[in-house]
Amino acid sequence: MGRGKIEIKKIENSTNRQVTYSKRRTGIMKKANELTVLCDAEVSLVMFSSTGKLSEFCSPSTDTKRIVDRYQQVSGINLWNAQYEKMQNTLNHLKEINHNLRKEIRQRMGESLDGMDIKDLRGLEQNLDEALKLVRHRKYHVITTQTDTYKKKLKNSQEAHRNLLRELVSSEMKDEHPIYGFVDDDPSNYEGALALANGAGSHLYEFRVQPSQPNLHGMGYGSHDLRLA
Amino acid sequence: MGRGKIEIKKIENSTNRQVTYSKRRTGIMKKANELTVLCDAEVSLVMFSSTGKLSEFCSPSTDTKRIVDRYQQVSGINLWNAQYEKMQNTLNHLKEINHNLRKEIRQRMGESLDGMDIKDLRGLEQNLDEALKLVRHRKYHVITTQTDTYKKKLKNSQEAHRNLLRELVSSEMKDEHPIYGFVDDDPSNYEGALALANGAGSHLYEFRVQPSQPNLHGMGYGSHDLRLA
DNA sequence: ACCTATTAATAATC
DNA sequence: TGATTATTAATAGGT
Repeated sequence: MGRGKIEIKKIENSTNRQVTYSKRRTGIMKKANELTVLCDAEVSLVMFSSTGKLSEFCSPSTDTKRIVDRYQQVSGINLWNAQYEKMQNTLNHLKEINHNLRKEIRQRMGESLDGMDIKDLRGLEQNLDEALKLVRHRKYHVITTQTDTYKKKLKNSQEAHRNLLRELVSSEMKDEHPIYGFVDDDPSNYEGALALANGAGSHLYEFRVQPSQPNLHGMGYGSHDLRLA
Repeated sequence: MGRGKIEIKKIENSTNRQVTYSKRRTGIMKKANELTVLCDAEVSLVMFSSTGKLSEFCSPSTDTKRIVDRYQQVSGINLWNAQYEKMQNTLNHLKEINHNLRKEIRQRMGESLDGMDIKDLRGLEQNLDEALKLVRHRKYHVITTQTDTYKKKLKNSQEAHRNLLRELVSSEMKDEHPIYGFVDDDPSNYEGALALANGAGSHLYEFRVQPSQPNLHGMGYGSHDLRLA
């Protein structure tokens, strides 16, 4: 139907091909729509041009998703199987890895050792031993760092306190007022402060340091919950 | 195109509708095929008649599944959202758990300790300490068990050997043949065997035990591969 | 994009 | 369904 008959084979001229695609695409979509209306049918028409452009027609009474769902139901062909199975495999793989990781952790906690031979046990023992050393080093490092920080803070505080006392004394002498009115009823406070200021009490902080942050990584040791997922 | 023009609206006569559906269905499928061939396009055409009958056309170069996959990719419309998202969530959840498990293992190996405060470090240290004790106990248990087994085997062997010697001697005496012809040229073999039989060599086995099984759980300590998945 | 000669599709009928 | 055919619809090639 045109100014001449054409053979049904690929149009080699790219421009012509595009033009024909455009014309025939409208034609077939019109046909699809007419089929829908005239015959009360449900039609899904999906086209990709040779350049990859997507065109789509779908009966107004439905949508592509429902057509595809129905297609699978009626034809028995499951279009998602491949994707689904792929994901399922990934999922199972991850689960298995999880299981192995959990087992390793349990072994690193001294549990589930039944299946291990002497070679494994020796390796694990050595590994734990080294880890323990590393953790102890780290702990001491953190403790000393924090202790140093507290010492510095204390020194600053001590310095500030001395300055205050000095100013107070000089102010007392200038105004010829007695010092006692400014001293706390309980003398122990003052003495304690002096002791701290002299550095004698600094060691008290070493084992009193409190972490100010909650457990950010969500893992507690000794009561670890292995039931996740 | 026909013996008269028709209005594009639902054909009420059921038979006529069916006939028209049949004719136009072939027509549109031919068009789809021509589009495929002439324009090098990919076409998927799915039709359901008003009676629910499925008809399908698909470019020979591909199949409906691939068209649908591509349709989803290009259009961004997920035709299987529910399933997909659910799995994706599970997958991400598992990945996160995996990540945490790996982190815990690294910490249990003395690595990645930077984010841990003193409380955490103390807990970990204590935990590792206890684990180490458990592993050592287990190791000693396995070693002693295996050693006992070897001792018993040795005892049995020794017993058997003695019996053989006894029988040999009595047989020698009966036949009045000299014993020397049956003794190995190298006397060290026999002496070694006697030494072992007396229990003097049993401790040699303690640290020579070889595991007979490969690493079944697939985990080596000290060179653990954390790149899994 | 539009035009139109020509082919292709198909409605009515058997 | 299948074949026939008058008629309309689609479109190839040109502008």
